[in-house]
Amino acid sequence: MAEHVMRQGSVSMTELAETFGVSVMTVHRDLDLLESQGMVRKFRGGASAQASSVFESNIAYRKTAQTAEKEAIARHVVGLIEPGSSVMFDDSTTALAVARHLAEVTPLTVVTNFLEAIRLLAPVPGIRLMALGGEYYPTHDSFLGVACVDAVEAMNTDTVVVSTSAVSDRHAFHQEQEIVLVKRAMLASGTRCVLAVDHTKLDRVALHRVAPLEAFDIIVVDSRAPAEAIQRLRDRHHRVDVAEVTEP
Amino acid sequence: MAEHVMRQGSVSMTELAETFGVSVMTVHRDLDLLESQGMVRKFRGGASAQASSVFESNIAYRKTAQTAEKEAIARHVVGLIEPGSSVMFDDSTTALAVARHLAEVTPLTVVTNFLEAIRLLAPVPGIRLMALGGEYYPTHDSFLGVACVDAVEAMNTDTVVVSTSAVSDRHAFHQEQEIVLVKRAMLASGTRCVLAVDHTKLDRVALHRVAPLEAFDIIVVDSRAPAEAIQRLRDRHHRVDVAEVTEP
DNA sequence: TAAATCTAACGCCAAAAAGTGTGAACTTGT
DNA sequence: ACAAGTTCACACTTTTTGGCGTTAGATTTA
Repeated sequence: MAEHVMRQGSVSMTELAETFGVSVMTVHRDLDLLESQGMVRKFRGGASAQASSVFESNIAYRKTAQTAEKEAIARHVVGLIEPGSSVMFDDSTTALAVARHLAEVTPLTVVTNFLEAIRLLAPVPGIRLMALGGEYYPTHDSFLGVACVDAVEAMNTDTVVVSTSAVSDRHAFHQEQEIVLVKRAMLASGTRCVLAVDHTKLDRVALHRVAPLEAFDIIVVDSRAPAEAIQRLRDRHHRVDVAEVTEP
Repeated sequence: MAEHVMRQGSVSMTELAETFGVSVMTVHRDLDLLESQGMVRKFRGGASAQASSVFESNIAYRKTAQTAEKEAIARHVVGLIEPGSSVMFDDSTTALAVARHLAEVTPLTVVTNFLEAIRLLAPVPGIRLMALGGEYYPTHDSFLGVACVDAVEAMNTDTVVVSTSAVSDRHAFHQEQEIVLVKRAMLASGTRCVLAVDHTKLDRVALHRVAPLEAFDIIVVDSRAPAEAIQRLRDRHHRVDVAEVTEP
């Protein structure tokens, strides 16, 4: 239903009800849900698509996008992690995909500011979990702010895995200030830094520069990335790993 | 079933199965659960009660004990909190009871290292939630250690609510080192400190002293506390609030 | 090795939860 | 003021979850 609203840009309640063969009441309920997730905007009589810039940073959307690619990248990244070492990662959905596989490389020390990952890893035996505190941001379901940056700076981990919303030939980018600060702190506190981004992030920019690509030791992309984009990164002497996407 | 094991001290699988009229398989499953919660110990053929000192500090046990008293105390403590102010609390079940009522005094800034409270408060509108990071301890479901102490020391809140496992005439006590350090840091960073303990904690001691009672501005106990115990605290010039227990 | 005990896998049943529609009451805009 | 739109409360259906027992295979103990 979200997709339908996206395509049309703006739709009326009754139209949606007929399209999906459900009652108007159900449309209301579902739309309320999508609105609370920041995916659409409701107005009297219908709903319209949310400006892409705002919902692209939205958790509900991000979780459903490029899942196959993220899964592939996650499997590859996990292969880079040594059992017994320590890993820090940020509040990206790509990192969450990595977290789901971390039980395979125990024992492990895991550090993150992402609440969903904390929920996921808390009960896992063999994982020593360190949470990065800070102010809770519902839109990201993570802890950010000065407190978080301080907490990151007080640590050092063997591997840092971060993802950013855009990557050009020279820099990684993100649209939000608070997140940028945390990612930067993470990069500074990792012995080895991994940038994990799916192909939709390549050759794009966003408001803030997070760091030059030199700050990363390995860049992991999925196999749907254009060969020439990969080549361009390699020409700049970056190590680029390509994770094979299996699912459709 | 836990109670049965406690009473008997040690019971065989088949005996438990017959007593409760269930299959041996079910006994196994339930006992595995109790064991993972630290309530009992399993051995081949049966199970035995866990030493009381270890399970009294266990979350699963603590959550079921003195719920009516904790509820009463929580209601009282919430009454002490001003909307718009900031509150910090620790990983005690008493504090959790307080957390359940915090939605009533929004807007509010809440700081805690207790994961269950974080889960509970994260979706609540009107509450600005700050998490204290640190190493995750499954037995307490909270974040402790140096990182947590550092995080606490970097903050200051209007009200600090802590609970301890034992309170004598002069001091508050707790049996675990890591928790003691965090509680002490919290006491140092609160403008006003509240000690919230149910009557079973009074006139008892535990391994470590957390702080002298002078460190607390208000001591809240439930109405089942012996009058003479309350009087003794008041004789020492402590402010003692008594929360009326309503339920049986 | 044999008996006893434990674990894993599957299927069944009941309880809980989620989703849906209806009609009434309430809001909003013209 | 009226009509369209929205929300609420309730009942109903479907789906999901949780608990339990049976069987079969693995593990342990004597």
